[in-house]
Amino acid sequence: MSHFGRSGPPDITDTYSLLVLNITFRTTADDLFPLFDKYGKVVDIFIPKDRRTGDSRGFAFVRYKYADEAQKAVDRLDGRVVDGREITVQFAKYGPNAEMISKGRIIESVPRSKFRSRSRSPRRRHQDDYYRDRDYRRSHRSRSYDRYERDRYRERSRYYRRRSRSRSASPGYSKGRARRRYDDDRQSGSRSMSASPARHSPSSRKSLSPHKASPRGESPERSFDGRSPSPRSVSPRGRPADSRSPSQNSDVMSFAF
DNA sequence: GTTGAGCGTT
Repeated sequence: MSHFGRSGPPDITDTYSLLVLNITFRTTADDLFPLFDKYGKVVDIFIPKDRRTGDSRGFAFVRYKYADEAQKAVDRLDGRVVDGREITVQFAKYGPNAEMISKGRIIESVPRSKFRSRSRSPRRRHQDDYYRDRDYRRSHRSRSYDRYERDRYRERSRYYRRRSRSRSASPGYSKGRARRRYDDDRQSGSRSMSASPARHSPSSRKSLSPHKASPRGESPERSFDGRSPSPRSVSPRGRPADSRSPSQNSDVMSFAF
């Protein structure tokens, strides 16, 4: 039986959920079943997948029938290397519906009398909305899934073998790129002044004028309006710091208005 | 260019 999670959540009333973290992105429930079933009666295995791509998200939920077996599985499988990755097995802390969970066991199925004053629960947030929100927020791997998604199953051992280099990359600076923001900001500001849009406006302005019925024609206006939060607070002292070149400034102003 | 903190579906 390897149809876990295919028929939705089964009877989770008397099951003990285990959270398996740090599994590979290609590890499926079928791969985890033999491992976990050796230590007890596995009722169900569920691996959350992305709605967009359908790939696993790197963790799984294993439900045991008895607590002692689940505990044993946690003790035995926690830290075990599966598919080259050290997995982390622990008791689930939250239920599928955010129920109270103690040691992986669901105590009650969302009792209405709780400490939370959820008066009528007016939050009718659909799954689609919350899904894309949390998925897109957490999974930053949506940067280039478009093209690599289809080719991710291609042969890659050769590439890795070729890439074997003793030169370790420079960690620390790989992810730190915020320091460039200041420079960019300054550059951008300077460019705004020197390179006034009036120089290149003749063409762009002309192209905007004739197409009045364009549905997206009101984008520039709104975008510009949104960029200036408060025009009055720009110069608290009465003398705007941006007043450097009256001619260029006036040009920009005329463009803005 | 091959990701990696985390808590779940019919």
